[in-house]
Amino acid sequence: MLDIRFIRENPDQVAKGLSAKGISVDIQTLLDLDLEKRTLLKQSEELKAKRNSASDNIARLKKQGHPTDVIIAEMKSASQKIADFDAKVGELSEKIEKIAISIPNLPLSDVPVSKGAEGNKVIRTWGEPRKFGFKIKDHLELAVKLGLFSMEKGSKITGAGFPVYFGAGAKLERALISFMIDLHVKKHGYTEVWAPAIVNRASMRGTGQIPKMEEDMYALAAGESEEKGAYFLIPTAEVPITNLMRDETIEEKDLPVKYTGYTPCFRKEAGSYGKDTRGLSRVHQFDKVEMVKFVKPEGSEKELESLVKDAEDVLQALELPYRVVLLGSGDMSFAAAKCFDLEVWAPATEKWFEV
RNA sequence: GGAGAGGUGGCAGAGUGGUCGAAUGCGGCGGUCUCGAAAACCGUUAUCCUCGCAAGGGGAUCAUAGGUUCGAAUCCUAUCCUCUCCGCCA
Repeated sequence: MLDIRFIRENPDQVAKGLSAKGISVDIQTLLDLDLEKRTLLKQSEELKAKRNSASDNIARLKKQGHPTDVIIAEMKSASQKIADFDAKVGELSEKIEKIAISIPNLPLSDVPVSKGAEGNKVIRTWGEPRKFGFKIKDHLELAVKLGLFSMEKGSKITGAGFPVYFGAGAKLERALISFMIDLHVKKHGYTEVWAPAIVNRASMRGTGQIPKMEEDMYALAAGESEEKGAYFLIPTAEVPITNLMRDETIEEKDLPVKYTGYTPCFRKEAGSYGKDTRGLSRVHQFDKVEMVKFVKPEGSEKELESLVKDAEDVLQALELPYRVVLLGSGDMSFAAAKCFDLEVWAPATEKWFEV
């Protein structure tokens, strides 16, 4: 969530960013509520200042054996007024929070402004797409033939979109996870994290999945008699790993903090049926090795670029032709200020495929 | 699931209704001493919000949320978390 102070001081910049992301939020109402809240807060605090000094007085007078009835009666009514003020302030805070949480991160200035994916820009390409002198099988056909994984078995034990890997397929999945983590740890200096795949609501808000993506996540109850929505299956390791630092201050000398970690990822993918759903293209549970860096704001863009390079290293080592795409503002996620996608050439479909 | 103990500043740890944002120690920072360092000594050292150009003022914060009270770290209620023991454990 953006700092309300930042919004207060840079309303035009926020409005501009919002429109670039194609999201509309009533900033003026937000600012009005914020001003109203601060005005009331000031009045409440003035009363509290009076009450605090009166309290000291009462203590002193009592010690000296003087009567305190009058001043206590006065303070009683002052306390009632304070309670009224604070109740109003509380209401306003809730309204403000509700609006503020729906404001996405703002795109950086070098992000192309676009409505959707049409603004995406290919930055660079690596490797040569392989040519085959015969009609090639796609990954699903290959997998079936080689017994690498089964969608049917997954449907049976869970439901559609939950692949089960067997033999070399299972080993490949496990090996890729180890390979990526080891590469990031040994070569790129990340610290390995093994985190829970279930997180609480505060974490989902922390990385901005809530409110916008709540419908796309698997919600769980925290206890037997509890309601669903206290816990969630994570859609990406970004959630647990980034939230490790939520509400904390990191010493500047400790920066950058670099984490990499594997987790399973769970996504309902509601409403996306029929679109690139063949085989493993879009499933409800998949495995991912994530990279997260906590860095100083000043060097943030450079750090992002080096992170992208670290990720590219994986594809290069695997000799997979890929391209780096800078997303346009309209195609970026809620929490992103700038985003690069890595897309691998998929020979069977002859398309670039986001990995 | 049951029983108990506990959650206070960067850390350890006092504080059980009133000048308590909080003793003391450690750590950090500055200084004295020293060629330099250590030791010793002296001083200093929480965060957030808000008003202010600033100096500075005010408010909030002792796990969290409520409550009692003129006044709460301190009393009451609920919740969360940590630790110890017992039980259960596909």
